Order: sequence, then structure tokens, then C-alpha cells
Amino acid sequence: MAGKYQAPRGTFDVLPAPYAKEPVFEAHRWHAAESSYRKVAGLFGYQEVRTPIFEDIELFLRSSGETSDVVSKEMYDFKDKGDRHVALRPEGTAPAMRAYIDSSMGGQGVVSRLCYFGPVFRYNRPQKGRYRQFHQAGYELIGSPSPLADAEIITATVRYFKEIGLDNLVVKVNSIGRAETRGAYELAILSHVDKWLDGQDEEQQAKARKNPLRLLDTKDPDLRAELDGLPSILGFLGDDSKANFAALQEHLAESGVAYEVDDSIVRGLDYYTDTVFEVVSTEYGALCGGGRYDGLVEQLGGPSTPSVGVGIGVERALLVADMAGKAPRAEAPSRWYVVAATESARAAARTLAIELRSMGVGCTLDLDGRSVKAQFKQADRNGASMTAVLGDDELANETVSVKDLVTGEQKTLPRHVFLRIADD
RNA sequence: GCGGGAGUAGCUCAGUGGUUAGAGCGCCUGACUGUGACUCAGGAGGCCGCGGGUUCAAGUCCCGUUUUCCGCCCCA
Repeated sequence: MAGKYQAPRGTFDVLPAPYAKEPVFEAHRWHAAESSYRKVAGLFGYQEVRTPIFEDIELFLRSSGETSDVVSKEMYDFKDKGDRHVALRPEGTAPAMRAYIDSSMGGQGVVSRLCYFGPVFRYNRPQKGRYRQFHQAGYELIGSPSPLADAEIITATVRYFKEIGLDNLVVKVNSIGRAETRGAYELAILSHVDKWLDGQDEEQQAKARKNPLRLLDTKDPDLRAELDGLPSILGFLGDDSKANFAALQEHLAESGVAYEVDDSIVRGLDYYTDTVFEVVSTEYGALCGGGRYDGLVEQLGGPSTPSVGVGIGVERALLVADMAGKAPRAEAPSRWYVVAATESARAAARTLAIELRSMGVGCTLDLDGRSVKAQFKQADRNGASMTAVLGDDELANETVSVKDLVTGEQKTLPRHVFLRIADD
């Protein structure tokens, strides 16, 4: 029966596998998601930053763009007791960059590789694969303008997906150029859809005027048809952008990354320049989003610093991995369960448990004076693969009876021999 | 933020307005007083999401609310 209180709307509890409401909320899957994140960080040399989950709201208004939906209508913001206007972070890049600048990690032409893993918040309507508190694993490469940097981030992203069992994903890449050249393309879009736009409501028109690029990734079939014949943004890029995009593709091919160019990828945050990319699933939309943001550090008050990064949606990645039948093995809390077969052996069972743990061997035992049968049942349910049984006979002979719960085999060993083999 | 479906035992779900709300699985106890996973017997467990209303009578009909799922907006 559900209790009086439950996890707030759009949030969930991560629990031991038997109790989790959905496979994706199973604790061992999160352990795998986190260790994969760390493994990829190690493989590429990224170091972790952990930033607060809330920040001055200005940080997000400045970086993501005030007109983006993420900040204009999906932010969890509030005034604290000191009347500071703060917001639960809606994404991971801006805080990481804020920390980077705040701690003067840049300078002297250093290239910084930073990564993070943690909850982010967006106030929108929850659905499967869409939560108000969800998690992002992110990698940020700060200080290099080279397309090799873009390729490295994408390669790391693909490796992350591979680590959690998703190895057939295709990355969609695009280049949206620089602010200087984007204006011409935005005009081209607007004049192309001019007539269609006249028939739209106020909200749609305002949106289109503020960020015409956002029209490109629409799902509306009418608009889709209307966009037919619109020249690609790739033809509007400046020479540098063109060269970088071509180089990026070469580097991706060189790294064996499966990718395709999709000029409808535009991303929802305003800070991107040149490279943008994502991996999408048919069921849950984007699994990650990333790209280059050469203006961001400067925008946040740091020195002009070219950067590129990615945010990976952990829930969606796990959801898709689960659908693909890729699940990490559930972990047993401990391998051994110490059973007291007689009342007089309970103290000895406790002593044995203490000894095992001091050797670094995990074990569990009954605390409530339950029957032998119940203890074995607990051992089974606990996921223990072995039981160490102590009763009057074992005490008298200084032995331990070892039962393998998988094969059902049982044998009695001298106590000192048991202690030697217990951590095998 | 807009539209629709659903919420009954720990879980998956039955349940024409009419006794004391059921099944399967799980759980507990016993058969087996020193042995789990199989079998058999017994048992515990429910404010039918929450709050109102209609009715002689509501799990069932109506309204509100909340959570969840689906679509839209948007996104990871």
C-alpha cells in the first residue's frame, strides 16, 4: 500500500532491484551508469567537477538564452531567505563553466578536460523518459578550437553509450556556424516560410522571430512540407566553419564513429556555435545533446575560451539499454551468509562474521533469533551464494559447515581452513 | 501549460449499483525441532489514490484533486 507521501511529481527513488518500480530505477543500473561514466573519463583523461545543484539564476539566463524554453518556462527557481534569486540547475554545462572560471582553471593556454555526473531539474510535464529531476553525465573540453576536440567529445559520448551496452547508435552531427553568418540563414528561413507564418498564432510567430533555427527540427508535418526546398544551413557557413565541419567528419571517420550529417539538428540552448550533435531514439527522443560553444566562457565573464562538450541523459540511456535487453548483473549485498544452527552457536556466528569482515570478506547474518530455515531463506533472498553454518557439532570440532546455495553442496571444513578459502 | 487513459493486497490484475471485495505470484507458519530454491496444508495481509456528491445502498455513477501513462509544447 502506498504510504502517505510519495516521491514528488516527476521524480523517482532509485532502489534495490526487487523494490524498484521500473528496471531503470534499480540501484545496480545506476552503479553501472556511474562507473561507465568514470571509466570513459579515465580513458580520455577527464577530471570531475561537482558543483552545487542550485546557482544564481542569472547564470542560466545569460548562458542558455532567456528566450529558450528551458529557461523561460522550465526552470525551477525561487527566492531564498536572503532574497537571492536562485534556480535548480537545468543543465550541467553552465555550472561547470562557472566553476572553471571561478577557480581560474584556464590561463596559460591550458586545455582542461572536465566531467560531471548529477541531477538536473526542469519543470515540465513528466512522461516516461522525461522527469523533473533527471541526471546528466557530461564531458567538457575547454580551451581548444580544433575540430579534433569536437571529435574527441563525440567519440567519448559514443564510448559511454557502448559501455552501458548501446553499441548500435548513430550520432547526428551538424554545424550551425557562427553568429556572423547565422543572420543571413535566419533571414532565408523566415522569407521561405513567410506565408505559412502569417497563418500561425501569436506564440508561434514570436518563437519563429526570436530563433528561426528552431523551426528546422519541427515535428509539425505542415511546417515540414513548407520547409521543403529550403537550402541547407551548411551552404551558409563561413569558410572556417566549413573547413572545421569537414575536418570533424574526417576525424570521426578516423575514430570509427558511426555518424550522419543531419542539417535539422539545431539544439535548444542559445550558446552553441559551429558543431552541434545528438543521438536520438525513436521512443524517447534525444539521448544526449552537445556541441561547441566558443562564446560561453567569455559570456560568463571569463577569458575568451573555445570549448566543446556534451550532456548525456542518463535515464534515457538506461531506458534504451533496458529495451535492448542490456542490463548489468544485479549485485548481491554480500557473498556469505553466516547461519547459527543452534541457539548456543549464535555468539560464535557473530564472532565469525566479525572475523570475516576484518579480513575484508562481506557477510550477513540474522539478528532476530530466527529459525535455521528462516536464516537459509534470508540468505537465499539476500542473494548470498554461500552459507557458513555453525552449530553445536561445529563448535565442538572447531569446524565450519559450508553450503553452496547454487549447487546445494555442503561440506565441513576445519575453521582455519574455512577462513583461508572464504575470500576466494 | 493544453487534451486523453488509468489508479483495487508487497507485485500483476479480476470484480453487472446489492451479503463480510477476489485470483495468481510473493510473504509468514507447519509437514522437516540443524538447511534455502521443488511439493503439500494452513495463515496474515485492503480507509478499493484522496476529498466531496447522487442513492435505501458506491470499488462500481457524478464532480474536484493528486499521481502515473499516452499525445501536444519542449527536451535529456
